Amino acid sequence: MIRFSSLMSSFTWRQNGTYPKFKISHIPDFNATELWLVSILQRLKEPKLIQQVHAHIVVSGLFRRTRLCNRLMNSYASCRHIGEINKVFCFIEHKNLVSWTILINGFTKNGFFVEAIEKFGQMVNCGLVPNAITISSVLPAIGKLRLILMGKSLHCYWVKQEYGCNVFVQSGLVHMYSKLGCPIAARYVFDSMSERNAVSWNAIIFGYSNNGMVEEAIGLFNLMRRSLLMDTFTIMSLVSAAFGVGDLKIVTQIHGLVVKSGHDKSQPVETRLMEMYIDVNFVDDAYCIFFEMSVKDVVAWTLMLTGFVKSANLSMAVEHVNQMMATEDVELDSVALIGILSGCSSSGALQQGRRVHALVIKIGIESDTFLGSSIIDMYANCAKLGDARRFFEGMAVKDAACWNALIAGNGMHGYGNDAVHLFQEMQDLGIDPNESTLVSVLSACGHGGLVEQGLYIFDNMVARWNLFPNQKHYACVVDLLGRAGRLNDAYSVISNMHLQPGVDVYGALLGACKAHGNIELGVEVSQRLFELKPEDAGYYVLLSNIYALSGNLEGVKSTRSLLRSTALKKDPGLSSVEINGAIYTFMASEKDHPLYPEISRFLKDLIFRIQEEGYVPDTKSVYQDVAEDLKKDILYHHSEKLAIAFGLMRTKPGAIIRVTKNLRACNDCHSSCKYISKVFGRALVIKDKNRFHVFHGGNCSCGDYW
DNA sequence: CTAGGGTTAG
Repeated sequence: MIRFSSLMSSFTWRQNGTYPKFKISHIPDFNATELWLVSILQRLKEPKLIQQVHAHIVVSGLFRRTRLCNRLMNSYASCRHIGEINKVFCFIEHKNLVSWTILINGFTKNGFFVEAIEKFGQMVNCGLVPNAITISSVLPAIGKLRLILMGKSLHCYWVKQEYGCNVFVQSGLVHMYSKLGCPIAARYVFDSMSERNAVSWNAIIFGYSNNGMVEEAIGLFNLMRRSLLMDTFTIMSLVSAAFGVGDLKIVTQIHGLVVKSGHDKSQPVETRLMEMYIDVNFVDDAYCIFFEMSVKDVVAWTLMLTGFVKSANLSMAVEHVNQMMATEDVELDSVALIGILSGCSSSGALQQGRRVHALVIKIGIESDTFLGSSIIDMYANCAKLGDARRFFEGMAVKDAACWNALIAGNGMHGYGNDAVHLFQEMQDLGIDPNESTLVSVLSACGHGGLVEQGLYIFDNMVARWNLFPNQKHYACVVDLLGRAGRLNDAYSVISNMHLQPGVDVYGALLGACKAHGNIELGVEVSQRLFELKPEDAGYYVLLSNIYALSGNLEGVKSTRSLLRSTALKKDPGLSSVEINGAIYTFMASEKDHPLYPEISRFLKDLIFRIQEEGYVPDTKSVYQDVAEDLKKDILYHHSEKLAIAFGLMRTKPGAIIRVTKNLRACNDCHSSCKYISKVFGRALVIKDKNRFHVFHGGNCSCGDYW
């Protein structure tokens, strides 16, 4: 990244810029040829033909003609040959404002934002005064790179120059401020415009949508459609307004407006609508749109996949991936592959993940660090830490994300020391840890029981790494202290937070209250959680468990009635197991599952066998208010037990059973796994929401502490 | 020579 402050100071604006003088060649033929070539270039689209003309210009010495070269750059720009544009530009002896502008515009159009801004600075230093066109060309780069100071300074410059109103520049400014998170400034510019077109309106609507101001966005949209014709860009801006609000009413209202506008069949709009539904977890609605799309490109496929992954619909995700790979005109790019890997990672689909890894090698893009970090993450989440490590070591270039993935992987397996060691190693190699690195390493300390190490790192975040702790960091350190039984210390960390403590933080403390049977604090903390996230049933369940463990039946009863009286959403517990490359997902007591009768019979036998070894069902962890027998039945049909039973049924003796669960493992499942590993002589690798549990010969790697 | 849109790890 460039240093913006130094770039800023290198700008010296010239009030009366002077243009370099042109040397005009006096050979008459040149003029005729030049005119001829200019007219030819205007019509050329084919890169090969442009290159021929380019060669001709170089050979004939016409490259001294600025106008011709400008035209040549423009032709290259239209077929996106950015390298060639740059080459021509360097060749031009007398670069004028137009040459610079075409170059800068070529950079922004092709995503080279840093280069665009650098060239803009160089141009100004050469004494050229940017005009409206130059400024319009550089504004998008400033917005994309979020250079707020530079954006303001350019705005100032524009006003000082007294160029007056220019719809291009002002729309560009509105859009830039919208991207920079300054909707008020965007509105200020918008209001000062004497002429506005659809682009200006779209920019201000985008400004409100992009900054969470839904009502304003819809209001302006309604104002706009009275006076102007809207286009797909307007619709795109409008749909963005639904993001992050999580309000179904707004979502449906906006979808309605889109359909009414008649733009609902444009592919980008369809894609964005899908994204909107996925955002509020209405994956079925997203699938309806996807299904109806006449042309499904790789973006739509990838987005649909992330929807399945996000909603933990993992067998659908795997099925979707298979279809995606089998569809010929969908070319898997790195983004799609990352989506697939993330699906494999969260479902523990190792065989599928290996296929993707092989595909990455075949396509020849394994040097992509973004992709690489996903591969590391996939292996680590499929309990193949060694493979993760091996891949990591083979990478030529590793960025912070690659290190983070490996550190997090070690943490999940409980290898706190290794995680801290990697953390040190990355710094020795000069790679700066970022916020996520600290989350991974603190969480690793928690799972590895490295309390003092973790506290030391946490205390030095600002001084050593210039990182300010966010909610996640606090949650990690509360978890760390909570696990160690230091509930008071955890509480005082929360009291001294410089942020408003959120659900992650209180959730971590509540978990600790459960582990250490602290009812009093548990009640207080859950009260906060009910206020912060009243619709989440998980906290009611946890509180009820705390009461149950300490034998407080009154408390259990009152929590239960709270649970029933509120309209609550409980994330269903889902466990998946991979067998021969297929993912099987189970939900607790899912009686209409086609395999249920078979598995249920097997489970009955399994429970009998582990009871002989000493297993006692822990009915206290059942929060439903039912008879004891039914409680046992509920326990025996927890999703992880179904998945484990199915794994035992379908794999050869001695094979490791790997199960992935989306929530935390319950006490009863944890203890029964220990017995299963002993009785069946099998290693069980269970990944729950936070970490791996490796069961072997009656013991668990987490030391019964999670 | 000019401005605006969709997917991605931790």
